Amino acid sequence: MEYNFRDIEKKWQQRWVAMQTYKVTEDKERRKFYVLNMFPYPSGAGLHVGHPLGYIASDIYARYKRLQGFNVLNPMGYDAYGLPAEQYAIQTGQHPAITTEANIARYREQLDKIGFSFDWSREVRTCDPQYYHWTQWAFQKMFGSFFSSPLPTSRKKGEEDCPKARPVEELVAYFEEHGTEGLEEFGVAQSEELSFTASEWKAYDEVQKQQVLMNYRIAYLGETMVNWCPELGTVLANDEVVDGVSERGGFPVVQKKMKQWCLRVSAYAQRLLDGLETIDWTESLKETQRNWIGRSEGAEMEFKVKDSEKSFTIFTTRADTIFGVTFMVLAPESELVKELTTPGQQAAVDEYLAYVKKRTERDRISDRKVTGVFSGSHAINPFTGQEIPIWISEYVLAGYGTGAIMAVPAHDSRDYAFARHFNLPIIPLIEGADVSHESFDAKEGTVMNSPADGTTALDGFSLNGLTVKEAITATKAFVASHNLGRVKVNFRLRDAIFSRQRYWGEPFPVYYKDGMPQMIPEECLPLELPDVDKFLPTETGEPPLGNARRWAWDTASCSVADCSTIDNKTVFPLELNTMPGFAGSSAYYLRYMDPHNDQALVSPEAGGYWQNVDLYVGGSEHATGHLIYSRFWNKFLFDLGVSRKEEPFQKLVNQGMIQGRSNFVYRIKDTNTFVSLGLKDQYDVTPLHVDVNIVSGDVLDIEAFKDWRPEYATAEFILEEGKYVCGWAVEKMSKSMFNVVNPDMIVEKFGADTLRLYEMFLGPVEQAKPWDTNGIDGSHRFLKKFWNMFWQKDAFAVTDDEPTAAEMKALHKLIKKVTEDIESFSYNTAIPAFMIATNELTQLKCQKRAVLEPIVVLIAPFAPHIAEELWQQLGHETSVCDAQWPAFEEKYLVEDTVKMMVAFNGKTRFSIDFPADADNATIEAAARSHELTPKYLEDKSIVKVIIVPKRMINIVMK
RNA sequence: GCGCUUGUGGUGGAAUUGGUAGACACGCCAGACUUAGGAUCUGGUGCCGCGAGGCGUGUAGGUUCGAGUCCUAUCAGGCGUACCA
Repeated sequence: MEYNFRDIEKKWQQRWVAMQTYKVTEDKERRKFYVLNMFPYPSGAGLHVGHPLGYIASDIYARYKRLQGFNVLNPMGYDAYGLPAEQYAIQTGQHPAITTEANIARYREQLDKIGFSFDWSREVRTCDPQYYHWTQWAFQKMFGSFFSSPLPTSRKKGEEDCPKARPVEELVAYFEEHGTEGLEEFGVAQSEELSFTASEWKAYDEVQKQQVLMNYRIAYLGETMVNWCPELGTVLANDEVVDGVSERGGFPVVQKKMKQWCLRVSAYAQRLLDGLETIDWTESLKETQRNWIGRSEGAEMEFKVKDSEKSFTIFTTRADTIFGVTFMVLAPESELVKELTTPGQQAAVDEYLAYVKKRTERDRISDRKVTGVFSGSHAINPFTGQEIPIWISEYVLAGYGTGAIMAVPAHDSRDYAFARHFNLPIIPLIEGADVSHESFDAKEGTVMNSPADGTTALDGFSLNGLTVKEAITATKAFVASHNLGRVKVNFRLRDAIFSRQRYWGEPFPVYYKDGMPQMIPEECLPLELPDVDKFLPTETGEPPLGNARRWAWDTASCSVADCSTIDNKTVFPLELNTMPGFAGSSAYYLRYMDPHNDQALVSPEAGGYWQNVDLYVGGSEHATGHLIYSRFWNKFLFDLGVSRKEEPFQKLVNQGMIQGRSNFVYRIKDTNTFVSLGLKDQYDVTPLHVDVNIVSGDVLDIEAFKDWRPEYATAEFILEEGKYVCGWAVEKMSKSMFNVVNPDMIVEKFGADTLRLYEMFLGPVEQAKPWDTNGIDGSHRFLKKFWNMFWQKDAFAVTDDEPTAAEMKALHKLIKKVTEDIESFSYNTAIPAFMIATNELTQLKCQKRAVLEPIVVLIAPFAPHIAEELWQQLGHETSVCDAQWPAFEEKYLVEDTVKMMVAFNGKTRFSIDFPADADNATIEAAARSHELTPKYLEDKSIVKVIIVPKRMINIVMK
């Protein structure tokens, strides 16, 4: 019987739909397992063979867990909001909803052909109002929350001291009683430090109160420096900017101050850091997140300004180098610049600020020049009273620490470069450190010059003779005891900017009254995205939503009203920005648990059952974007009691990217003649990409090539051995490289099971690897052999005979290997195990049910279609998905011999086999019997015999 | 610059974690069956050498009876990040 994969796969894919094989429900009797893939953005290009890699890997795991008796949730959906659909809409006028819908249909069709065990009844789309209802809802909750340890005014009995999100009402209650007095000891997250009394608070009007509260809300409207991309007409988050240009499109990005919605992610910095210790992610990914969060311990110190009442604060991790400070530096954007610039320097400073302003992010990265200007003012070193000039330079960032630093050129390379350029003094503070050519940045050595000879410091303070570590501690203690500053932890992690000046995204459920944002009542959610005529910003520069005709909030009727009546009714303008891409993808895993619930994001029952994601599979490119936002979002929902686990993704596997393998032809310059790879060096040639689909085994199909492009119809070729051999290179898989391989084609030619097997066989899941269709025959051949094991001519030939020991050994070797390999995600070595077992059993002519039936179950996660068909042929009426994973039994694998290494005179000489259950005497006899091997006769003085495994026996021979 | 990571045949990649390196597959070679083959089957295939044999896991050392695996130094590639004080 021939292996007719086309019929088999079609039959079972239809049957799975008809029988709802993969639909799951909460089942308290069974243990849950939640497998999740990062959901795709449905781009217009469709899937290429790289996309399904992670889906196949997780599908195998999901099917395996199910066969082990777990109730497995394995959902799929679409991250449907995004820039490409909108850019396409701007160019063509085609509504993004329509293109998105079409792209999703295409994706679904492609996915269905590969035979995944997704429960499609739980599909979510981020652009669906039923879905973004809960994105908007979460945003409103963030608006209504602040972050702190419990405040005494609302602390519940027995409440733990943990910092978390709390209702803003609790903060208001505190203000009513204390104002801001004593607030700092509760670790309240805030944009800036405010100070007012309880009575001042009570005297504020509503707008003023709202302005104050904005300083504490987790979702807040803030005036911040943003990454503005003029080409895209929108702001971008830090992770959306790569090398100073936009991730999408590669357009320049500049810094601009704008009023934007922000999420106070920074409040969660410590918890995001701590949480990493509890989850099973790769160390490198955790490290990437740790760097992104960027915790650094240091001190804030106050510096007075000479001849002035003014003072300012700096942040440093090297308080111990205070005696080496020779200048101060302010960030150009810092408020202090205005205050500290002297009239004499005003012109120079203005000129410098103008220069900085016109520099783009990209300029700053590409030419890292040393630039700066003297402010005219001097600061006073609080330890020595010495005067220090205050400079302004772009190498100090406004957004980190206090936007001002103390510069220690001897021990900081950036300060060093600055000091050299502007000829400022450099004072070495470490014994033996040579600072004539570069700074000494390491935190080691013995401190000197602190203070320098002849200088006295406040209270006779001295660090001389201490190690750097001791000096850091001593300085911090001194700073604290003399009230010169305070110990401070800073994070690099910034708040996320949450507004986008785009159309195709979640609308904010917000309207404006007296210039202050108000939340649309919860019962009126979702606030649906309106239709617009144009997708570009309006003429007046408002975001595209300004083009919507009916887009204002009518508080009387709780509905979106027509703008034209805005003056006659109590109608308020709505927020015109939309939410960024990560809004919809931050909590989608929770929604899969209960996707049709219109009362809650997720019901307590469903949330309580599924808890969190046990296995998350996706690309590592989301390390500092989605995977941070999502963890933040989940922690917030955890604080609300909506999410059950503080960490959303327990184990995470990064699938490696599948790269393209491009082929090249070589055209002789200024001709239409192409020369084969081996001969190209004899000519002056231009390499040109050629479609990999008309190349097989690097040999060009010349007729197909002539048909490929009209200009090649008359091409001539210089062949080697009658063939045209192409060159190749590993590149990104993309249309422009003509190296895209479409999974549909592979499925059509070889079948879904072959594709699944081959993708896993290609190499470790985590590793990046190039796609090469050539090897696929091997996987396909294996499936044919596997199929043939069950047949004799055209008859199904499985018997009920008793298996032999050798057959059982082959089976149990396979069970062991496959189970271990799935557990450790080593699918690429599990598949050879199937090949070996198949060869062994074919040679043994084994067609026994007791052996073959368990093997069908073993292969079911990898090649579900063929497994279903054989399972049915074996006489089962239920799906192979409901079978039981075979148990491995050690007794079938016991080896009868063990290898022994014999070593003497300091060298391993030879190895022999001996019975596995042999005692030492038998082993010694075996060794002695080899003593007379003529080859070794000259080495009479045997020193020892080493046995593997794990036994060493010394035998003296002569 | 910093952090992470990987170096094994012509290619993708194995190696029970210190025990006869190169499993499995592609490719290549030979043979069989074919009118034909980008079909199927069988055998071979790390390198050098006719051979005995020698050499081989980026490079150089070290530990060990024994090293792809452990240690030290060094080189090369990939990914991430970027003036974070």
